Amino acid sequence: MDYNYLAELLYPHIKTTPEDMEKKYPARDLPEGARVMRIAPSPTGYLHIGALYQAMANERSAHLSGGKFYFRIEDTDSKREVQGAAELFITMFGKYGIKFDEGAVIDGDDGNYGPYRQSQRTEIYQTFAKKLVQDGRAYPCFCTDEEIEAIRKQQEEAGDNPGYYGKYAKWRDASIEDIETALKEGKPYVIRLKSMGDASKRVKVTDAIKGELEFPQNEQDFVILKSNGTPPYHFAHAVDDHLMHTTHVMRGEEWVATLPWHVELFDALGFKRPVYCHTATLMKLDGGSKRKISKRKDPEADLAFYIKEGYPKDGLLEYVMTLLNSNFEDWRRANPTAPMTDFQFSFKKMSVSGALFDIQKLYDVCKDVVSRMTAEEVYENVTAWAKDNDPEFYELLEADKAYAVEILGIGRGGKKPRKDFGLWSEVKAYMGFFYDALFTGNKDYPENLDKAETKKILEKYVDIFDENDEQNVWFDRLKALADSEGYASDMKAYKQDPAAFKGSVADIAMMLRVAVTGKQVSPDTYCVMKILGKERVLGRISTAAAEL
RNA sequence: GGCCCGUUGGUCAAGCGGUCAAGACGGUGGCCUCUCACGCCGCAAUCGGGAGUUCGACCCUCCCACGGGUCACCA
Repeated sequence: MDYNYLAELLYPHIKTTPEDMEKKYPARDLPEGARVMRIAPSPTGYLHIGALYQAMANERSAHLSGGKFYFRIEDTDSKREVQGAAELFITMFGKYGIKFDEGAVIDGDDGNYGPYRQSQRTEIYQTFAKKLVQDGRAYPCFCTDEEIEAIRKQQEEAGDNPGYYGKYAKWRDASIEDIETALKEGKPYVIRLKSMGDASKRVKVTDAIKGELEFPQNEQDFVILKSNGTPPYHFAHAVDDHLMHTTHVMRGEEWVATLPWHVELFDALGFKRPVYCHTATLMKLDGGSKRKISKRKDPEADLAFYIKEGYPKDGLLEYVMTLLNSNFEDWRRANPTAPMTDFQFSFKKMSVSGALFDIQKLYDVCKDVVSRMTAEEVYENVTAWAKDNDPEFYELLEADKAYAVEILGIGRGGKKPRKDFGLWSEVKAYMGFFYDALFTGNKDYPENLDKAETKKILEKYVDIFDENDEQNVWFDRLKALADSEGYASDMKAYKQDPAAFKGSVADIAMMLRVAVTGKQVSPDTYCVMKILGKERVLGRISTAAAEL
């Protein structure tokens, strides 16, 4: 068989050669050991939480090694493509601060190894496919779906492995005449790899995460170019990652099954294989059992969910990092203020089995992250969130920034900062009472407080309040009030003999807190009063007393 | 079903032949505190099962069970 003749017959329009491509995409000028990594999602919908997991691992690994991190879009399947998904990915990654050195951008490409959208690389793929045909390592297959189905049935009956291979590969050894005839009849065809593998022999691959992997060699004549001239994942992966000089290919573990395909493909193409890094799948608990986080059923699969719900972006980032490398938590405790980029991310610490995405733990991480922020930072974040999700609150925040920042500054900055909220969506409930427009007037008194007593204490307090008090003076006044009303001003004395008092100064403080904030849980009452100002404090206490 | 991969408390996990089997989240008891929150001190809770190898096994080997992945002109 004259393979050159066949190649020309199939691809007369392809004038470029693999050599041209090598010249066009030369090796990168990077230091020894620098990794070139990437994330290459398929634009089939929204951005999955797993994509962030992958992106962070790739970005950290590449940059820690002094290498490059790029973004490619795997849009070879036009049937599944969702309009605007690629752009959504780009903006979403941007929101999470994932920075690419090169790759697809909103209006095109940025980098020397493009195009970065596979749909624009058809000629490149065909160049290599043509070469494979010339080498006798690929051939056209004109089988219809029905024929493929018939082969499968036959294999089932014979108890053979399913697939298109060996003696079942109808067109593998077809004559040039048969091929020309089929071509003339205009039959659609795909290009298949002519596998030289032997399933009774083994291939070994060392995975950077999973370790030693071993399988039977590939024997499938899998498709490398679909009938529309476009490649399926496998072929695009080989060509792109080679030409873009990817050193480490990280992808989900659903790809390990086809690793033998890739091994044979890289060999046939004469490419050096990248280091493979197969990651575990993120799971969630459903009822009693673990399962993959699914796009259909789980809103938390979508990264946009976290933004909408008000999760701080750094909270998600830090939580995902602990999922990636569980020792990140310990590192963070030891380095509370260091940027995340100082952390020495490593493949070795990556889990081999699927981790459960624990939203409760995420929340805890978020509270920590928020507690480390300055009031100003919290303000900016809350305001940005409210702008899109809570216009009423947004207006109040915008109207008086200094006021909001002062409120958010209560209990912040010390060694033991308050951790009142983890989500931006919780801030309104936390500080809403500072705004008259949001202060409902509902009072959540603890059940142990007597109403008449509370009313009496509140009324008395109105007379002794002085907005110029220092904190200790302010509290001394409460103690004096406690003493005169039969409440213990000294907590130790109270604990020793509670029956000797109507209550303690703690109860009095609580009465004031609830009268002023409506809630049992609030920042320091003195600070609250200070910010609220005399008029509103007395107003609120008077009405509270009147209500009782 | 074939082929792969995995299995340490409810969850995330450290450990890699000799440990009272880290730590974190969650749960729970207490302390501190003007209330919460924070913080601190405790408690409960784990090596899937069975054979080996070994003086000794969570760590090594084999078998089983369970979980997951994959078997497309989708990625």
